[in-house]
Amino acid sequence: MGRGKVELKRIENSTSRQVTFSKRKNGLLKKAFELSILCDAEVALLIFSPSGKAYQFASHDMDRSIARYRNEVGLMEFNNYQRSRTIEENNRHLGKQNISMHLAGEDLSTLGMKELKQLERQLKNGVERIRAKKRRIISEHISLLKKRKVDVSKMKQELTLTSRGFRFQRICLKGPCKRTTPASKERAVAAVVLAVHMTGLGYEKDGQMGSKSHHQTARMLADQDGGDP
Amino acid sequence: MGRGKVELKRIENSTSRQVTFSKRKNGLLKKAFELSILCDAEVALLIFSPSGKAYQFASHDMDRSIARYRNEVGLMEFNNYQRSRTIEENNRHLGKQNISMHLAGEDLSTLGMKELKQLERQLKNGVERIRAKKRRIISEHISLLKKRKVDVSKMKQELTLTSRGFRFQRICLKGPCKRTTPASKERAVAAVVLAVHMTGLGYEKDGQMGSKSHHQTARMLADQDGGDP
DNA sequence: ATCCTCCATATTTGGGGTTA
DNA sequence: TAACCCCAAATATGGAGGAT
Repeated sequence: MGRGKVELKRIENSTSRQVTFSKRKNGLLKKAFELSILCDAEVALLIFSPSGKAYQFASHDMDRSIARYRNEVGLMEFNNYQRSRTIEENNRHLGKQNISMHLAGEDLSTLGMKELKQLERQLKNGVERIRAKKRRIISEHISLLKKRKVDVSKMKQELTLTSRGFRFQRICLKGPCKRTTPASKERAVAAVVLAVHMTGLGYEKDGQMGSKSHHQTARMLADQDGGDP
Repeated sequence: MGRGKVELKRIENSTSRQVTFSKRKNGLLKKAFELSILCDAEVALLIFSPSGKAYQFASHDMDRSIARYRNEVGLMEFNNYQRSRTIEENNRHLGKQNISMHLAGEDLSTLGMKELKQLERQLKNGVERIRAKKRRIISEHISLLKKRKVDVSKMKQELTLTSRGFRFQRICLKGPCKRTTPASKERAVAAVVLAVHMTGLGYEKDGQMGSKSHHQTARMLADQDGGDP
């Protein structure tokens, strides 16, 4: 994509790596979303930037998808090993949101009931996340104040002892708180996934039916399965 | 992509939906892989086909990513009585992709109270608009059904008269009719079928032509404001 | 029914330059 | 520094026809 061809290899230049991460992250999230809508599939995606920030998408519910994963994968994990790989992460921190506008008065006109339902659910989820976040902020704030109060009490006591006879006024708390080849696309895909497989970065689930046509060995190996019934 | 532009909407044709699923699934897996390599990010992806098959990709280790997710994202749900949820970029439909994209994956950790409040307000507005839209759809749907019911009643009446050997009298549909012409017979059959439909004795096909069933309407009504569990 | 190939067009996204 | 905008090269992927 873009001017130059990309080598499937960690981008060295820190800046462009960051930029690419941002772009591709959005692209991936979008694609995941589209897949879930277009094909009525359940999709869950977790992304952690090298700087440690987390991003996620779940067409239905992350926990549900995870549970489903554990359930289905657990069953066929008898003869499959999964392994981990450790890559490293670095600094950086991603940004702000374009919070404003646009959620105000848009399209909706072309949406069907189902989409509306889903959209509503998503928005509700968002609201819930935000509320949770607010609660957390508040509770942190409160404990901070408590801590301060304790400190102040000590200080007060100290002062009293040190200079008894004096009367102290109540102290008021306030103030601030703290790449691939263009040969054949299909083959490319297979190759990539195969690579993934070979390096153990992922593992295949070996679709429940071992009754896959055997004339596509490579594809079978590569693809996490051939498609769906 | 491809020949025609794509509507972000569930693909009706079962076959092409399956094909698209397969293609896009591969594409998504590939992109996820590329992101993890190029940008040195940790990516975990779960896909469940509508038929129930599971596919996955994990740059490091699925369990590790899940744990990390629970740790980072789950924090905000400590004192939360509700289940964890995720936002996705359905909001995209609302017009601007940007906000939605961010809302989708970005964790809220960098936001302050003020931003959170604003965001929450916007999301609530969105939810309200969606509900309004749903109400409108439902009411339109209901009036459509009522209208249909009237038509069917008329046809039934017509049928009754016909079957009793009464002279066929034009009752309502279109212009006057003579005797039992092939056309009227056809119409009669159609009426029966429709009647069966209306009484819920039959089941509907996949028709995408606004022909919803009672069941659907009922479900819509039920969902109207229930949103999701 | 599933999957592949081919092909034309829709999208994505490097790279640069600019601006908030 | 991060977020956009623009643009063209690089990809992704509908659609159609064919084989399995």
